[in-house]
Amino acid sequence: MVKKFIDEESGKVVEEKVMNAITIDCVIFGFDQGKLEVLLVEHGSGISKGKWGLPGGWIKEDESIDNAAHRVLQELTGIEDLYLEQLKAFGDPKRFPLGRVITIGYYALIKKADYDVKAGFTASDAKWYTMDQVKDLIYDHNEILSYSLKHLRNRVRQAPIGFNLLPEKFTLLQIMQLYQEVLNIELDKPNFRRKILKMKLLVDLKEKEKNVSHRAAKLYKFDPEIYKQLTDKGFNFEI
Amino acid sequence: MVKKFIDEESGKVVEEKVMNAITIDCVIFGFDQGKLEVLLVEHGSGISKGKWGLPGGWIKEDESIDNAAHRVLQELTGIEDLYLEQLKAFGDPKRFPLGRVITIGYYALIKKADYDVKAGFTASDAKWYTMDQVKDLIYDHNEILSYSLKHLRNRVRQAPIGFNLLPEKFTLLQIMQLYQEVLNIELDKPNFRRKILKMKLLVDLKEKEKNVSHRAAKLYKFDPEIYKQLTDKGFNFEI
DNA sequence: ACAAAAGTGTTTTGACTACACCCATGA
DNA sequence: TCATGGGTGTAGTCAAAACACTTTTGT
Repeated sequence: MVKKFIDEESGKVVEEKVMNAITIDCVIFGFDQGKLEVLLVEHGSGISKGKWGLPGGWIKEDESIDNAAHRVLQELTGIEDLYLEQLKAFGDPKRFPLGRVITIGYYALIKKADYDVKAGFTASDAKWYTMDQVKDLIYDHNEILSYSLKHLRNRVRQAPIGFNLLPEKFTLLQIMQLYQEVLNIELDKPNFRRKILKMKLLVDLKEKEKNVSHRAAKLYKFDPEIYKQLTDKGFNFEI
Repeated sequence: MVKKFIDEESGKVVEEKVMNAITIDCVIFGFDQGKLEVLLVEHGSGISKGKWGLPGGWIKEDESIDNAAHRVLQELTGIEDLYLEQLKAFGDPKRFPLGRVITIGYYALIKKADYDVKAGFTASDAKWYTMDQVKDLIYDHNEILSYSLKHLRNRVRQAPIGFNLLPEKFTLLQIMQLYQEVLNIELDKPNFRRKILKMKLLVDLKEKEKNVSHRAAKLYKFDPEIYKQLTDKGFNFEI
């Protein structure tokens, strides 16, 4: 199958061979004001015109699946550096109404705060939704989304990947709210503080919040060394 | 693409449409005499003749991916009832030398003891290998295998799925050896016993081992209710 | 002063560890 | 009677839970 692409260098439309009957779809998670959000796109043509769904695309003949996912995300958000992981393949014979198409699901975690400042997002028909705003999506995208949320909930308790949703500098409360939102639980502040600090993952930036109408909290960032260590061998966040 | 299949009812060869450029490959784990094993098949034709690899096959146009995996396993082992889970898709452009083929990896856990008694396995060129006997496999099958082992190690600590490798009736030591082998760790017997019994997952069968040259151990089976409960909501087996 | 969130301290409970020890059975 | 694994008991340690409390800052 031959599809048209926009070349990043020249901006021209080029034609490339892509794989037939296989696509990728990405769940892009963001975190803003204590709420977990997902980035959806509006379908502008075809039988699903006007409905919303996950961003996705085709896999080129000569690129890996991971690369295809990275490319799609880069084209949509302009962000190069994000956390991206394959979920699994979704292949119900009836999932796509116009023929047999298997899709490979991915999910990404982005620092929304960072992204907002930068360029990105020329696609006017892309929009952030909080999880409870998400209604009926195209094809099996609701299934992919709910699977990815389930997966995120598991992963977040085994590796410190959730922190990829936070800005570079953050407070302890922000982390706690993140965990509360993602896992849909209530946490005890004192105990949470102690637990997270004991992991040695956080570096005290010797800075404080500004312009808050309460005692300013210390700002932290991650120690990339410890982060890598904990991500590799896993940590136990049985909060 | 059209491929030949053997119809299960009539035994005749039928032709069916299958998906192009997508296959499935299955890692089948067994457990025997304290050792984790994997079932491999010898490739009898083509450029990989004589080499060993994971059992796999094509996906029919009208079947789900999970079904394809079940079918392949059923054809090979004769076992209907096994634990089967998708791993992920493997899609390096160069993974298959004769063209671009994406494969979807699965892993299965079977009760080898049960299987040995039953029929199954007409394929003469299928053989069990312990993990350290596995050498150079075709394509990227070593990668799929090592990924599945890593995945199994994670899963086994979060849900009681490892028990699918054990026979219907088993002793506490067998479970312990299973965990020791899969996770490659040493465990303390008294502590392990208490921990596993406290989970209430095991049912005392009021039976004992026979013909062992030491004190006979109690036999247990699983409580399917608790098993389901623990599998769904996860358990913490941070042994 | 008050609201709001930051941050500390303390008690209790219960799990996990390490290791000593006794029991049953076939060779 | 010895080897082998089955099975129980216990003291010490450490983490988690629950919750009372003090501190800082803007309005």
